[in-house]
Amino acid sequence: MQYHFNDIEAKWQKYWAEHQTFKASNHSDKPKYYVLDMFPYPSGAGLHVGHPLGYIASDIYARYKRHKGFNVLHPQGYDSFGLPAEQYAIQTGQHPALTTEENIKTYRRQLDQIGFSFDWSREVRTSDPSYYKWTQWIFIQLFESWYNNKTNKAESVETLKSIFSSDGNASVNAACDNDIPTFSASEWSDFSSEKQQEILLKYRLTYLAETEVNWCAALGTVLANDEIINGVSERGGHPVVRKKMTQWSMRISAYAERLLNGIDYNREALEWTESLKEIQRNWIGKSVGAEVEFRIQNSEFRIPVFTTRPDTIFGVSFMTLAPEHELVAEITTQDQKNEVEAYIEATTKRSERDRMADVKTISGAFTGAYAEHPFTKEPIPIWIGDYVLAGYGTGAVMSVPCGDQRDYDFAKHFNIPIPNIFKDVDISEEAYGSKDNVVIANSDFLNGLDYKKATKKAIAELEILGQGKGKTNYRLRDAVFSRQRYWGEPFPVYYVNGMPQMIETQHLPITLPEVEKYLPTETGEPPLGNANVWAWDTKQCLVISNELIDHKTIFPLELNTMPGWAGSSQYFNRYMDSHNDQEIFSQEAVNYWKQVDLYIGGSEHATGHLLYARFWQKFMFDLGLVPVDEFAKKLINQGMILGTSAKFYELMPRFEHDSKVDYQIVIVSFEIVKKYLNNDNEINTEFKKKIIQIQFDHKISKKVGKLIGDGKIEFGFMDRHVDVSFVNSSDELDLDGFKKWRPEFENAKFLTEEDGVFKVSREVEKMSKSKYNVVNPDQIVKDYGADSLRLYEMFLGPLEQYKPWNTAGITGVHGFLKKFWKLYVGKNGLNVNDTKPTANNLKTLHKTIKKVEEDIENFSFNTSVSTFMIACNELTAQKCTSKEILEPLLILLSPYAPHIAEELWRQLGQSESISTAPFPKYDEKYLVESSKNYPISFNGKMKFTMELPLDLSSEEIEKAVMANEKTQEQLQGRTPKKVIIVPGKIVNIVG
RNA sequence: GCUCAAGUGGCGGAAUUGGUAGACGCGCUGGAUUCAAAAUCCAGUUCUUCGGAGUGCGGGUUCGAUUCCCGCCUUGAGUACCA
Repeated sequence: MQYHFNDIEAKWQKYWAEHQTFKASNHSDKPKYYVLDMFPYPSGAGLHVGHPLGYIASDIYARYKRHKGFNVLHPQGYDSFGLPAEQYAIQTGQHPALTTEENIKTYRRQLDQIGFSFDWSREVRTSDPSYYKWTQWIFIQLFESWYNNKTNKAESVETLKSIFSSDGNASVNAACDNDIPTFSASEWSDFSSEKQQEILLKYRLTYLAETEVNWCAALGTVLANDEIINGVSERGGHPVVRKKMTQWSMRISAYAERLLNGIDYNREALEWTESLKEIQRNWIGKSVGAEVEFRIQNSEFRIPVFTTRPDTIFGVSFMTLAPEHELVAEITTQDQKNEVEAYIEATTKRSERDRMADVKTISGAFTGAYAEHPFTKEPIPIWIGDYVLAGYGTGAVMSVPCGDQRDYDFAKHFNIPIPNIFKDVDISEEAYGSKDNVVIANSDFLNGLDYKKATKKAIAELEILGQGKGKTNYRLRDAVFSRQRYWGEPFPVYYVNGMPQMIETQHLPITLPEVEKYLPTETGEPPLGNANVWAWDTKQCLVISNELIDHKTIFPLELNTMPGWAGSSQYFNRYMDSHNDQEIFSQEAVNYWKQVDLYIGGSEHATGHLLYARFWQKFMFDLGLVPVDEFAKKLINQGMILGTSAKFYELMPRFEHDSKVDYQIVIVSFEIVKKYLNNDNEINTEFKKKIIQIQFDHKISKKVGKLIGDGKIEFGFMDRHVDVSFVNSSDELDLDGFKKWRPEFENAKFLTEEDGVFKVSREVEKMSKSKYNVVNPDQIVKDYGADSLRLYEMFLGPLEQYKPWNTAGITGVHGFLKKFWKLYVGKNGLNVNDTKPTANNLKTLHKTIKKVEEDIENFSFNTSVSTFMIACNELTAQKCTSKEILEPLLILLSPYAPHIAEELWRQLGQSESISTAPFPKYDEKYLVESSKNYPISFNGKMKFTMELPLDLSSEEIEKAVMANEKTQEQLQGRTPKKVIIVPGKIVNIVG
């Protein structure tokens, strides 16, 4: 019987689905284990071979844990709201609900054929109202909460109100906006309802505020900081500008310290890779220093600055404000007004990207105003400059040119004095920015102190003056939560007199309304503005027609939707009890599953999803909803599988005069490109002549040939992607296929070497449709089977590493599966019987058990594939037919190649699925050898090996080795200085 | 610039309480089988001037270093006027 993998795989996939083999129960005597994948965006392109890598790894671990006797939860779902899903819908001109549904079908089919052990009964979709009901619910919980810095947790806004009514806000220490005036209890009760709401909004964990946001006109929406890379949008690479807009924000900054503590002080709670922790650490960006308040001369205004170097306060020679700083207009003198306004005008025009691009250009303007040094009372000129960011610290800095290179450059540029406050340090060329080896000088009471002592002393003196205090600043900004898009969760919010009101939770979900035009707009009007039925009736508690809005009982609803990360910040808990329509999840379920034990996904989510999810989890922990404040105990980042792109080279003319000149298209083999391109990437003259000839030969382009000859046209090579399916393993291009694919090159001249072989160049890069290097798993499954695909993806290399895909190599693991099948099934049926296993059989089995178990525990899935191959080869060579060996071997293979394992398991007469069979235990006694080939080396160089019993003592080994005639031959009568013996390992004779 | 990770055959990679470097697979070479091909099986495959040399480069510790230490180089990732 042959190994018919397609039949076997279809058979068992059907069986597992019908028998709900992998359905997890919330009640079990077994210990629990929760294995989770980052759920996919169901994009239109479907899966490529890179996508399942993490899913295969988690599936191996989940199946292994079942064999080990755990009650395993291994769910899957779809992150179906958000920008990618909507962009695809826009591109294809269909409604996102339809494309999403179709894409999910494709994904499900592709996932099913790989044989994952998902519990699909718990599936969630973030775009499903029964799911986003709870996303809206959490939003309301955040709105009804504030962060109490005294208790260091989120508390109900009700407690805040009662504090205000009894004591006012002076005693409150909250994470909140910094523009809140102090008020007493009686003032609070005298405030109007609107005023009270306005103040409370500044304390809430999700709040509405006018802030500087990242506006992306091309996507028609605002973006959070983590959605911007190098000044352009992560999705599509569109330009992003700063803009003031009224938006919902999440007060994640309140949790900055706890998010950091989770990384650094509670290492056991968060078994994440150091590099990922590092990314989050940098993103949170804690810096410890002081806030110093500067008085403005002849004015009531005071400007606070944040500094990490209060020890250098006597080195201040000027102050710099961000151009957007709110006091700029107030303090600028009449004389300087024009200059300052012109400068502000010029800086706001520049996009974020331009600003980042020329960091080196120094620009600024003098406001004409002076601040007063807190200690010396000397006047300090106040400048504005765009090297100071409005969004960090207080948007103002005390400039110490001798200790900070940027201040130094600014001072040099504008001829501002650079006082030196460091003892014996030369600052004539550059600033001295180091905190080490400094002694402060010319600084009154700080003279002679080092950085640490001076910092402490400076803060103490500032506190006495009442002009400063120690302060910690975080780079982490509050996260903008509104998107001017259609395909997202609607906010459960309506507006009364401009103040946001929450819809009561029993009326959730507020479902996404139908709109005719769901396209985003460049001006930022949300598409929900087009909805006809989008008003809240407070009496009937219903969403009704906009025409009925009367601002008495019927009010307008929020038009923005939530960002992509809203739905992914709590889904891992929802899986625990995904059908519950009374609660987000029952306490019973969450106290059983607690948290994700193993989470697998890409590291690109380090500053987005993985940070926001930790934030929500901590918030839910404060509310007493979850028992653990970190949602994922162990996290593994699978590396990306890269594609091997192929490129061809087109000769591109660079016309100087007449751009409409017709010419012969020339496509050049990579061999020729290499040959005729000089070091400066220019085509050499020999090749140029060839091109002229080609153009002359072609009747329509004689003119071009002449122009090249006259030096009026230059040519260069342009590399372009070609679909990898037209290229063979020797990098040769199939020209007929290529011409059919790209008809515009039908009449092109293909220039090759004499052999006529057209070669392409290769490049390893991210798999993507636009690079034509995508490999589809469907074809692989069809040709080699899911088990081969699973084994090969693991065999490619370490899970966490980036690695290129190469389909050719799959024959190796596929060949192994065929051999493995042959070990069990011969031409005349089953090869397995009740023969007693030999010592060698047992040795092979037990060392395989040991290795595979260790590999899985260490996530070294690549090496255990090799282990299986070795075991298979050994047992084949041993002609092993013993059931006692071959049956447990199937359980070892089952997590990796579940279909073939299940099939052979049943053929051996088992009636139950292999998936719950207990993992075999290895016995050391079969692994112990009685003798070993000792390498005998002289001065560290291996000379020969010698077989010795393993139970010999060091002295006995030495005796035996010295008596050996080969040893004597090497020694040539000399006596060795020393003999080093490591029992069981090596003998080294030194002398 | 700063932070982190990594550099081993033609390729993917294996080996670390310091102990025979190159497991396993791809590719390649030769052979068997076949009318032929595919498939399958067997043998070989780090380089070499056959003395040796060899885990990015240069040092160090050690009887012994891919593994530990110091200094460089290269690549990748994160971040970027963060005061």
